[in-house]
Amino acid sequence: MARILITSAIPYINGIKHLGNLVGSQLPADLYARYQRGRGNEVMFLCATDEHGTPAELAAAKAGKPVAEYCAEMHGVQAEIAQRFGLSFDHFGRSSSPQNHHLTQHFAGRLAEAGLIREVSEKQVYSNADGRFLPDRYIEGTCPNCGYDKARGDQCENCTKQLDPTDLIDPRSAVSGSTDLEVRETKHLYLCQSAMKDRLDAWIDSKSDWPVLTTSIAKKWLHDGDGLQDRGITRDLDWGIPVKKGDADWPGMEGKVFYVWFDAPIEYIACAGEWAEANGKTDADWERWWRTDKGADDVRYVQFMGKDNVPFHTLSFPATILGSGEPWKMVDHLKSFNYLNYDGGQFSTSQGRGVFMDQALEILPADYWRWWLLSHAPESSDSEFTWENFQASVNKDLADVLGNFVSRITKFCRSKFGEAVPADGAYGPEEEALIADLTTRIRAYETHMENMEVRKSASALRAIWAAGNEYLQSVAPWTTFKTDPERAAAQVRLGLNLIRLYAVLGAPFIPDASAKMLAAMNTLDTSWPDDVTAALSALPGGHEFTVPEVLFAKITDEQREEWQARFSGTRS
RNA sequence: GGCGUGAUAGCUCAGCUGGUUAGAGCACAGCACUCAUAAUGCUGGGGUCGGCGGUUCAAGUCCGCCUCACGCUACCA
Repeated sequence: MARILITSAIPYINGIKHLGNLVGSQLPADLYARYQRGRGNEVMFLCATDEHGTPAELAAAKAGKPVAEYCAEMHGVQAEIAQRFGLSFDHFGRSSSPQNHHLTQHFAGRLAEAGLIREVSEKQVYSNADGRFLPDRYIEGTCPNCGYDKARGDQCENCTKQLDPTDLIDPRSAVSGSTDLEVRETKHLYLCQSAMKDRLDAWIDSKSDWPVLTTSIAKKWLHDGDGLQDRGITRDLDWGIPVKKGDADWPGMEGKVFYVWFDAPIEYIACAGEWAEANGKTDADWERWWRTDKGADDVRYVQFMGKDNVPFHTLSFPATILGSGEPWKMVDHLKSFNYLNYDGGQFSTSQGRGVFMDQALEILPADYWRWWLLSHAPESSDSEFTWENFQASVNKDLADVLGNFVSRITKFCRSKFGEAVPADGAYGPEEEALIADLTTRIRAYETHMENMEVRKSASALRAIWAAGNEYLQSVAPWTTFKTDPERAAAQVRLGLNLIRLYAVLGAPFIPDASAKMLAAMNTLDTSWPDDVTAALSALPGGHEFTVPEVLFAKITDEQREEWQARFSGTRS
């Protein structure tokens, strides 16, 4: 039995994520986790909320709540929606956890001992009215290049020119609008990534099976211009992990916190500690997933994320781990995704454009979304969500091909043989041919799933469903029944067993429908079909079942038009 | 500006190290079936593979230039 550690990029705490966020990280990670569990492997699937940073502080202030309270609430909201989407995390943690505080400070201490952290004095804009330092992006003013009056301190959105906050004419705080700004000297810690460039380069080179998207982004950061640059890992904020060297204070760093991009990936590890605490486990129980000296040497670790997260996972986080000199488990495979677009534009959290996770569940069950998103996952390039495509795909694949298959075979059996698996007759050449065909298809499905080729997996699964319809169409039990009821009985028995098989194979994609199928077939047998012949005899003659409700109702044109209109604007 | 990714049938996409008449699903047309959510199955039409040039016996696949789209560009996270 293999042991597989899976992490999804951790979503930022603010607000509810849209379908574009979901499809690039949590959903494919869940698909893989469910599949590996289904194969009988030991899986640890971790995700968390990323809670620190300026946006969380500002959102909490806007909501009139202490930031810790705001984050706790939002974590609860995200956890509840994730659960309803069927995201099967072993633990959904928080980057603000005590475990992450401890571990982040520990890593910083190790890196300092290794001489990989240096202090840098720099000038930053401080807003007296807001009582805080402002990140470049939170300073607005007039662009010296084009005169646009809402240029941000890092870049002018109008003319795209790169800016420095001090370039802005009439700068003001984007938080309060105050112009009472001053430049202050402040000291920060930098992680010496440049010193580790060769080690990182060699490490990336050893990953020949990673997606081009992943390695090309990493290589670009390593070699572009002057090569990999050192990166600031502290900020002048209140909300975050206090800067410490392990348990010891860090002289000169009082009142500062670690930058979210330093502590967020460490939460992948800390999350396992949270899992242990929440489940009454010991340190050894989580360390066997993360410490190669404590049992994790046989673990395969896979990360899932959108392309915007790749640099941090291929460079900054590995630099942290390598630099610590400790035997932490490093990622074996990094699966990255492009973006999903929405009706000709981008999904946008800040503009409220597109469909958000809570809204999606208001209009349709999770399986509809899971199926469409996964079968259209933006693997090789950006892909596009349109309501027409969504309606057509879901109706055809889920309602017509799969749902109707379940319906036709169970109803036919009920009317001719009653609600129990018919016992008469034996499987003949047609059934042998189907089993051979299914065996080939199932092995292909497994290969695609192992390789995390999401679209190909979906396509293979669909073909397996279609094979059931092809079989029924060709043996036509409704005709056979008139002349040879025993033969028809065997055909129906096979059809009913196919439902159980489809439930097992399809569970990673559509867990709720799979559960309904198993319940209707009155079985708890979810064993993987390593032997298809055996799998198609799992439900023996005489085994009682029930005809399930319609598994997937079709999306009507009226519904589609209504949703299209409802989600055409921005979220209020 | 720099770097990266992509452009293949009406739509969404496969096409690994170049090799017979370029594939799938959807949509469309015809036929079959009638157990089923008017579902299913079979057959078929449809593409000068973004443009131009080059390498080669042979290019969707390699090289160069161009056009278009998207992304990243290190203090948003």
